Amino acid sequence: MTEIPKAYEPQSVEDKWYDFWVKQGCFTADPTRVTDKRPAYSIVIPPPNVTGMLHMGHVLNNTIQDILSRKARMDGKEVLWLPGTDHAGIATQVQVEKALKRDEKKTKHDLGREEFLKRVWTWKDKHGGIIINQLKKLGCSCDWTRERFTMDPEYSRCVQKVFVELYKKGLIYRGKRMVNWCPASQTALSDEEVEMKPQKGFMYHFKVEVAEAPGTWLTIATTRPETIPGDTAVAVNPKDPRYAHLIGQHIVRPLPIELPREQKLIPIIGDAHVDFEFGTGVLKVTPAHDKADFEICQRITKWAGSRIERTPFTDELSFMEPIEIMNADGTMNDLAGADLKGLERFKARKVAVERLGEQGLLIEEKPYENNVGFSQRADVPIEPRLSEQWFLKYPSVEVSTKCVAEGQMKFHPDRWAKVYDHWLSNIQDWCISRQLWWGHRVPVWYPKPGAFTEDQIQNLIESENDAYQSVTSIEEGVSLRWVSIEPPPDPANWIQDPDVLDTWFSSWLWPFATMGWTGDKASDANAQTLRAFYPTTDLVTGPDIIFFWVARMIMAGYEFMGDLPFKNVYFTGIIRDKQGRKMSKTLGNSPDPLVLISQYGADALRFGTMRSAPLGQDVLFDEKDVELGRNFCNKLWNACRFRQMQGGEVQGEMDAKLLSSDDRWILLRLDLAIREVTDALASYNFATAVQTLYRFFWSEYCDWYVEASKAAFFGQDTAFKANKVAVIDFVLSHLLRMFHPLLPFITEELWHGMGYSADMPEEQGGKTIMFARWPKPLSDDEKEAWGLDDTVETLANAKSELVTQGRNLKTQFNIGAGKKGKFTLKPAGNLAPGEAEVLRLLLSAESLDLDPHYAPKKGTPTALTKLGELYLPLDGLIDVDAERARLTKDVTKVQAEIEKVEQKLGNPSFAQKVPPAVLEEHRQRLADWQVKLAQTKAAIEALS
RNA sequence: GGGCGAGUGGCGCAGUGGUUAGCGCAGAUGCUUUACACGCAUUUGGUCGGGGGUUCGAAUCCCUCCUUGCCCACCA
Repeated sequence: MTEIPKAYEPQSVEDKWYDFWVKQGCFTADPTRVTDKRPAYSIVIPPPNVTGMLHMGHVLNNTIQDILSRKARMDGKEVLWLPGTDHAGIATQVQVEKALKRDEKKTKHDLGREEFLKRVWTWKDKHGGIIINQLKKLGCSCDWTRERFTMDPEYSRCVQKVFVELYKKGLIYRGKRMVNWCPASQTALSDEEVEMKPQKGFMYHFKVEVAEAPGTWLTIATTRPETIPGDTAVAVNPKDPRYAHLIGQHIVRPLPIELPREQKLIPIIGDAHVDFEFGTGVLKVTPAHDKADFEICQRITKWAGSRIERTPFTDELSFMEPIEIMNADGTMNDLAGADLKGLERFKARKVAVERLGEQGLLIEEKPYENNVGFSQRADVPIEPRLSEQWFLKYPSVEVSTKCVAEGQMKFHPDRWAKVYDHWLSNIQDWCISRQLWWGHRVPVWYPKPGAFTEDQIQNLIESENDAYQSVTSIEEGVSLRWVSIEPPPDPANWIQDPDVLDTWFSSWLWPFATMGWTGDKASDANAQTLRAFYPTTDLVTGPDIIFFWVARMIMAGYEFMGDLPFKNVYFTGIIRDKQGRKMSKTLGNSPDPLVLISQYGADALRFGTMRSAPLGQDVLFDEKDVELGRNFCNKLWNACRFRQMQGGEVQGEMDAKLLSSDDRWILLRLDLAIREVTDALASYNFATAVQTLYRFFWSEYCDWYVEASKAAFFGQDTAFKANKVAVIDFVLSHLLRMFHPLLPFITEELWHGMGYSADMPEEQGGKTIMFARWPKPLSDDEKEAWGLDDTVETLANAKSELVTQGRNLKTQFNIGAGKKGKFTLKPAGNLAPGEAEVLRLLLSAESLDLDPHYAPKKGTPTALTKLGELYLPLDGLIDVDAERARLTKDVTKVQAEIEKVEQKLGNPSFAQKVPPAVLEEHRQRLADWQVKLAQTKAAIEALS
């Protein structure tokens, strides 16, 4: 046992033990150790962005994972917590582009694709380690020997393999669709990457003339007048009596102005989705720039095709062809007309409105708020755009839905299961291609123009090599593709698809692609890690990526592993500041965890975060919580110092004969704490576990038990003292272990400092609390041997009542908290030997006399307790009126309680219907209150 | 428009039918008590969002309304 300093200094402790753990291989998972008796426990980390910095969300998330991992190790499991990072396509590319612009005034095009990618890799090597080191500072017990990156060569192979496989299953296809286009990043986005935000703008009403009926005007409402040049029709509801008769006629599109009138005639069509309540009931249809409009055109085309003889505008189906009037960067192109051409889209809106006004067509312009889709990353409004992209029809949807609905996989809290289910039953195909450079390149090659003759193409398609894939789509103009993780044998004849895959198209493979999966059945069967640790046990993540990541991992798990990827998903809350605002860089309300760690210690940060993180609720984070965590660690430190000051070696056996009532009580409370904490952790109720530990350690152990124990240590009985130390060692060694998953550093330091490590069986190459066994509740035998029965609690309550009331008297009569005050107790029964001294100490009193025949002077302050009447004689200082007032207040309170209970008992149906135990309890309660009332009244009588 | 949460003392939260509704922070008062002032003791704050119902008994179950947060949805 080494002496420990007065205040806990985390800085000198944390790095030391982290290095120790890593050097001893404590975090390293070994699949060969997994047996029935030593089951596997695994978590894969939600990979942070490779260039990211640790923020409070990571702290919450990874502390939880660390608690789960460390607890599992203490339960004797073989634990794999697999770490790694994500290449984060757009985010990383944007960062590097920004740096390039800032430092060299260049764009990525100035460098070219190859050179630019080199720069990204350099950037990654420079910044990629930061967040990993930050996780180490937090104490995360990840198996760093298995760190993975989504762009590792093996991982990239998995991504391509999956693409090829899904392609061959017919689930991946290329097509020209309406996609969410980000004009800033100039790439397509998935639906999940679009965030709807209310935007203040204007609703414009303008009128158009019906060509067949000059003088008849229709009014159209729109928020996007700049897209008028792209209108190919106007739609009305066929049931709308105002307009139905006009279907089949035409209107004159007002823009572009310079086009001749006959080129601007567009049909009036009917579509049931037009809401005649909304706006004017007339909808402009812009199929190239609005998803709903595109769909209307598809419906109309189909309808017209099937009912050709009844369609008045059969020959005008060409009007259903979308007109693209915008460039990829969000500026207007030639088709938008001379006035708008070259203008940025919002500038074009203004100009379009001006032109309408000049023609006398603008009727109204009123402020209007509507939802606009924004690119989540670039934070600019997305543009619905027709473009050719790769799409995925989600695989294994049915089984993925079932596994959560039927409970093979559990969500915590389970309400997220509904959200998951709802999304899954409404999913659209996933746009997986991105027009970026940083990412996994689509493993598809197209023949260069003229590289092959028709016959050659035919031969290749019919050849054994199934990398040659025929293409049936006519519009593409390509009849052959090479789809494989290997480039074609004659690369000179081919061009690889320039697009890369959505980052999530790699992340969704994370649970198995990190464990040596190759997609080859024979070699996967030999992959020890995969066999031992897949499916993983728990996944800990935020509900904000339930669609992006969780749902997709489940589908990939079933599709490629034939099994679910994890058995439990714990959804954390979102970290907010103490005012409930989301943490963000712009608000500047996001504290740097590393600063907090250096100020307060990693354990303090973990404690503060977890204490305020109830199951499934958002976490309102306040730096005060971390301060509290630091105070807590210091308290723990000093509780151990107190034990050390009593001296002696670590005590083993407790002698049941020497246990005091306080010893028995603290052992019972320990037992309760073990059960509560174990249950709380098993059900992912981390805040409950922390609160229970807090209560047990601080209130019960320190504030009560340790204070009471001083009576023994100040006394002379050495055997009794030694036994007291044994109890303390027993409690502290259990306590430290229960705290370890939450507070790894300080518990390890104390485990050694206190000498408890000496009891540890040697394994894993070093003695560490990490592999100490999680405490078990006391057995019935132990409870019997130590006399832990019901009387223990009853006596403790009575003592607590006496001490609290005695302290109260001291405060009220200004005796002060120091070793002052002379009490006299008129005991109600026999007190155990030494009990009076314990009580004196807890009262911080100069003395506590026992006198069964005590006759107090009039007006002596009194506390009436189950253990007897406690008096605080005050020489000449008695204020009879004050004491009377105090006691009278008590009487009022007690009478109110008696009234309540009597009312209940007086209800005839109460006695009939209530369980006997409850009835008995109420009767007892009434009796107790009545005794108290009589005593208090007697005390008042005695005053006069 | 649909779905899911939340409303308990100044603040943050526990408490899902049965004692006098708990805890932490903040506040007040007193204490250099010999583990810890990053501490100790005492103490002030609550008709549990409103209304109705079920029950012997409701913060807790049901209905309804109000407030608030989040997610989903092509209303131009």
